[in-house]
Amino acid sequence: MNEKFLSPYNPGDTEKRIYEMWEKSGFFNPDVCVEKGITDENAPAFSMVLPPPNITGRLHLGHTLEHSIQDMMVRFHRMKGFKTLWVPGTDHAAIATQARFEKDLLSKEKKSRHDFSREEFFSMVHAFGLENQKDMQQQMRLLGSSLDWSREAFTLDEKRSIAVKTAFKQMFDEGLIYRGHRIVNWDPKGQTTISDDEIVYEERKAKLYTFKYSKDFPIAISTTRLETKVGDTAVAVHPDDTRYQEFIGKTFDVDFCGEKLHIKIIADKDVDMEFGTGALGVTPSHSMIDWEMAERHSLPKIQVIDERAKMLAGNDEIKGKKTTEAREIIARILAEQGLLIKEEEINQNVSTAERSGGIVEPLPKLQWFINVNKPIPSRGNKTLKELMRAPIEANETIILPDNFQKVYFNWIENLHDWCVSRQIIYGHRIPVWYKNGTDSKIYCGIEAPQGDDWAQDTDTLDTWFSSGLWTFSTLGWPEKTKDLLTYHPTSFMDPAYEILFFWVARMIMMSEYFLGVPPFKTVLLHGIVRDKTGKKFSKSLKNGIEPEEIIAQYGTDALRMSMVVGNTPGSDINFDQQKVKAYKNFANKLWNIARFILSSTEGVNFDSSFKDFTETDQKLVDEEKAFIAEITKEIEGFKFHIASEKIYHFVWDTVADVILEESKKIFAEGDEAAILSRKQYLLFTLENILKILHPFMPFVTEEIWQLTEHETLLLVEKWPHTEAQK
RNA sequence: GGGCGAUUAGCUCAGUUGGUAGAGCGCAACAUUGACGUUGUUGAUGUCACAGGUUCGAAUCCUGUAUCGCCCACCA
Repeated sequence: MNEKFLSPYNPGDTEKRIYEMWEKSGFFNPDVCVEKGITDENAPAFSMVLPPPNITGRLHLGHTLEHSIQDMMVRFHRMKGFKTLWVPGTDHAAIATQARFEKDLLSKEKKSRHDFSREEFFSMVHAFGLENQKDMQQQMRLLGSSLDWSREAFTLDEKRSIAVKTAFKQMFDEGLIYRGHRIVNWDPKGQTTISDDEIVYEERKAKLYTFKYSKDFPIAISTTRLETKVGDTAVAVHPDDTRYQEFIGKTFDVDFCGEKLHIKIIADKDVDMEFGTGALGVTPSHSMIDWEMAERHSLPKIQVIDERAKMLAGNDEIKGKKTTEAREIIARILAEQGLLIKEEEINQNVSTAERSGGIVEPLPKLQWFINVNKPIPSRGNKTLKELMRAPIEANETIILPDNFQKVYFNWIENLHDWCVSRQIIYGHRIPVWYKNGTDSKIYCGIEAPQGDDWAQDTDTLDTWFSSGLWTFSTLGWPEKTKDLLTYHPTSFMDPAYEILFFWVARMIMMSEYFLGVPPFKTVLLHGIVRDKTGKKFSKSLKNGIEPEEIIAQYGTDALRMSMVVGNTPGSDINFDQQKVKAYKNFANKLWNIARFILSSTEGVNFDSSFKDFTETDQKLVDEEKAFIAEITKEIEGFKFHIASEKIYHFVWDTVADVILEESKKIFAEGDEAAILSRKQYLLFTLENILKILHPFMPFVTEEIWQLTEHETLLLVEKWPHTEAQK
């Protein structure tokens, strides 16, 4: 027996060495497995692509959960004989990375993006991101993830860039991508549009003003945003509101803070009769709802606020002021003129930009959109919305836990056209060129058009555009590569439920549209890793824990087990070091089980064809096979939290506490045949528990495997047979 | 306002088709120099939120109530 067993298991000494051994073997790459005869060439494929982490920073505990589950699946299927591929990668994360970089730039060098040329700024952000990327690649190795590094991808590398441009062009040519002057969420702080999904609402106190535009105006209205009222073109009331019937359809001219407004009284059922005076001042250019009303009633749309949230209209005092300042000026003017009727405090949900924290200003702008409601001839006249529903409805893609299917459909119901252009620098630039810098002639293509007078669109694409292509752009699309044919649709995807809409939905949209198949067969959503008391990890709370700290203290195997056991899919998990510690003890328990079995069977070799078991031992063999069949089924049914817990109890409560204890007695008192039978049984059991634990605790199991003088790697051993008799 | 969940031991949570309540941690007592003290044995603690219903039988299925949480939309 190896002397190593005389001291407790030390993950720190082991894990790095083991990972290097695996990586060197090349077996993370399914092609090598086939080449070396480990995997049958015609074996079914099992494929996954890693949800690419953002290169904004480093991996956190949430990522370790993701990796634990995914690597478990990959190792399980590799051992089951599948042609198994797990593609690694990272996400450039456009706005998130740029915002993070700009924040540092401002605090460290007191500079902004405007101090650099576009090219300079891009390469600075890129360099920052690539540093993080390098860190994360090492972190993934630390987690033991058996990723095929030879296929590593990045959402902004050259191959993915071609995929993005190809995708954009195809959607453009089919009229699914259009440019439109529409109201969008403008972030005045970040100076870019953002999607609906990038908005976070914050509850704040606000003043609700009730006032009249002028003395002669018949209806009082209420608003929190007085400054926008210089852009009003209508007052809307509910069609059934008896108070205002006589005014509907009439137009009034008023002088309001230096602007001559023509206010039409319209009836619209979106107006809430109960709120304020029951009448709503319609500001088409600066409110989503008002814009829609203006469309319905063909109202003029006047922009009165600019991209820096400053006033474009109003009297001399108002024009050029910030919106918040203008609001107070107008309140004062109204009070002076006796037009201000009421001022009250209310709670209001303010839209803020997730990344910059700026207050979102709805503005009409020329942007690029993806039409989700347009029938697509090449797809049987289905719309993108319908394509997103299709694979779920047809059970070609299973979302687990299944209550998230309802959430998914509910989201699609409310989906609007997707604004994909961003006014930031870090990202995929929109592959559209304008002749002579005007819109009169435009060109969309993979390469720039011939001639000098073409200027490329300065906007970049929403980061989710490139990540939407991820399952197939990583496999070589738009080329029809062997990988694409072999591994797509992918088998399994394991993202956090937080990105069901952002990402999962977009991947389904893109894959269904471009390939006519779903991106994956099963998507298992996991929850958020929170701190011990259930709070979200955040910088402001300073409750963050580095995965490295935990790994240094307890080992990767222990961390992985703690992430999997008892963690029900879709529900959040509170991270408690006590639990990690318990699995560190478990790794050591396993270590000592191996030590006992090896020391008490010295001189006996494991014989897989051994038949002369005693009746007792044969029963144990049968029970063990039944147990393995059971947990295999649990894993195949995505019940990892149950499978891992059962294995834990089998190893500790059954093998260690019962079987080993009984064995001591047999070795002391039994006859020769019984002793030999028991020794064979113990070796049989050791092999089995190492194998079934390997997907969950890869390092300690591989280390023991190596110390038992195997020539092979446990990594590519076959999962124990459960049907066929050994 | 729309949607989705949760409520089980002191704490954190499991409980797959309905069949006498489970784990980890914690707690108590005892044991032990030979696989492991990162141990073993034994033990205590639950009206499974509440109220009805279905059933021979409900933590589990149905209805309602309460409390908590999350997502989406959003009050001008």
